[in-house]
Amino acid sequence: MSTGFSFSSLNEAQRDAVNSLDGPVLILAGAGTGKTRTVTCRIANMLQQGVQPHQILAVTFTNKAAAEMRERVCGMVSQDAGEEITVCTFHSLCVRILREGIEKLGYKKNFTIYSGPDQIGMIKQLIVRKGGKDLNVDPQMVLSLISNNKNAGIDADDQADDLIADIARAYNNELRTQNAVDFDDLLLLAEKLLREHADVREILQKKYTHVTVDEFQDTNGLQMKLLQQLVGKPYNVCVVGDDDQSIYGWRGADVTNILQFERFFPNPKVIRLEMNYRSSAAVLHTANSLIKHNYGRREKELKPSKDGGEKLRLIAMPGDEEEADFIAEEIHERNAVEKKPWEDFAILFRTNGQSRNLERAMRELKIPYRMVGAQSFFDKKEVRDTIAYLQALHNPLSDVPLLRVLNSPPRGIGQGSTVLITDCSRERQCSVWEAMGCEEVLEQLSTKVRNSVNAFVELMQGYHQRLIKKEENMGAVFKEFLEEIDFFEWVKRGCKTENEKLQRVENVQEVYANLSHAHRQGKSLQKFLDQMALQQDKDDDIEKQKGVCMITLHASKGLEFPIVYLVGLENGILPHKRSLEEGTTDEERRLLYVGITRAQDELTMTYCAYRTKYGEQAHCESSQFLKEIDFTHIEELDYDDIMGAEATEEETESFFSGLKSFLDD
DNA sequence: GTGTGACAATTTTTT
DNA sequence: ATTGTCACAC
Repeated sequence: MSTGFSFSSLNEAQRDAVNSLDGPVLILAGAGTGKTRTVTCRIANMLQQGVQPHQILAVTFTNKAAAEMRERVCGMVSQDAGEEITVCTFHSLCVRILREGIEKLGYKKNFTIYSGPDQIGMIKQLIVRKGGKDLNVDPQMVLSLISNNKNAGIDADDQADDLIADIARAYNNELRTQNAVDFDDLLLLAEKLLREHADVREILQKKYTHVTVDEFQDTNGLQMKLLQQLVGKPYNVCVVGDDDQSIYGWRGADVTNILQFERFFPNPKVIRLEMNYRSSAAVLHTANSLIKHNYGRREKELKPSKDGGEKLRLIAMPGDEEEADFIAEEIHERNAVEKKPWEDFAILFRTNGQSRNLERAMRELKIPYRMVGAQSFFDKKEVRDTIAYLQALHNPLSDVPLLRVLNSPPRGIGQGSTVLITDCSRERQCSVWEAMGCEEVLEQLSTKVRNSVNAFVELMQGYHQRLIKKEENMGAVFKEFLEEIDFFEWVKRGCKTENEKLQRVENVQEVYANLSHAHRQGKSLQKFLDQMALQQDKDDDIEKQKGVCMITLHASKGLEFPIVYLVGLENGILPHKRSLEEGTTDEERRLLYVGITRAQDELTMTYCAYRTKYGEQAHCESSQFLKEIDFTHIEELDYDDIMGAEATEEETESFFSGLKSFLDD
């Protein structure tokens, strides 16, 4: 095979994957088996074999993964070719498809994308409208139900005739009349568009001759359907994933996509990447011994590329405080004595609640640490308000952003007037914005409120025109707008400290700085808002931060650390109590498997006899998974024994130093 | 429209 | 223990 590339550093299975470009391919890539490298080499090989870069599509789950893959590909092929390859998430691919062809489905091209908080807000309203306020319905639960149904392909009209289904229907109608779509709709409508419109489908199938899907174990039913529409004969589709690392079943990921891939694309070539370049033999042996207790998996075994390794430790702790203190002290000492950098250590836990104690222990010893889960930039109220203003300015027909900004800052359109206007809009089957421009609606308002509404409409219209025209810099125009409505004063109100004020203003400034930047790149407001909606990026990348990494098992997937502590291996925590009730312990087992395989050299697992839970001390028993693991490479220890041994050591030391000083005298 | 206090809920999280 | 939500009062 003369590829012209040097793929000599690849192992046999990897090379097989790189060279298998025709027909369906399933790459089962175990943890730490060089998956990304294989996929990027495979794409480089496509180019080498004469596939044009614009014919290549690589789909990932997160923006971060997409950016990373593009970077890796660009580093391997010419920059220009790399830029031309489509590397994006499922959702951004769908936005692209829909911005072209959504009119065929009866939507207007400038549809608005509603994100999580927007959806919750809408559902809250609907619950009140449908059932009164004393109704005990959790909006989040309704939303998950709606989402699950959409992803499972269940039409809201076909659902049972209960209240929830009624709310679901109303929710969809509401989106529809507002010319808005939610994240699930992006997939749903794109799939529908391709399925029902052969012309669109053929264009895309011809355009993308080679399709790759990463993290395939995380795909749901709808994404699978979309993929089937997207890929035409001869089905040059390559999916990459690991069923053993499928840990997102609770949010709709369907592991059967990978388990029964041949059902969707016949006779795929199945390639197993099993040579692990990350972990010691001891770690891999332990991980393998655990995961084989899952049924119905694609059999595979991680093979070590290096021999031996340190024994793993399993330590029984008296309580969660001792657990945290012990780990903090040990990390502190190893950093001081062995000069191990903080970044070598990671502490993995099942629930975010477990981090509190750990954080306390780290702070006490002044150990620098990094954590995910901090409030994301996009969750901050002032940022959401700012973006809502932009959405409303771009497309005032979308009710959710419009209502969000209607009276913030307060401009004399109170709750009563808002309810009146929204009721009118519903009666007349029009948007809130249209209702506000309607004489019959305005008549019902007091003169004072009417003036406020008129002023608001005029204000929005004026800036809408200026932003759409593209003559001026959008960032500058928007800044002017914010100043005109005294937005900054309003944002600063309610802050306790000067620092907080400054922070909030900076957050808002960042939005229009980004907007200016987008403008200079020639991007439309539409494009900017799409990006904002789809890039709910955390502004802090865990891998770029310094310090000991403290992270949930879920968030740890894809990362690796020389020294790992896996805490709280107790029934009720791992496996989680809820998973025991719901019978999803398989996924919890995979979660533990993911945790173990994060470790490169050393792994310490701990469990407690007692743990403070919701302010109460609760007795704990060790995780049932520990009974499944092979202990050949595990050393079992007890907190008291370790501390006892250390204490004796100290005593011995002080005895000798005492003796020494005695003799010195 | 904003501040206060009682009250419940409490796995994992991306787009 | 902590966090957020909701009703009510100002």
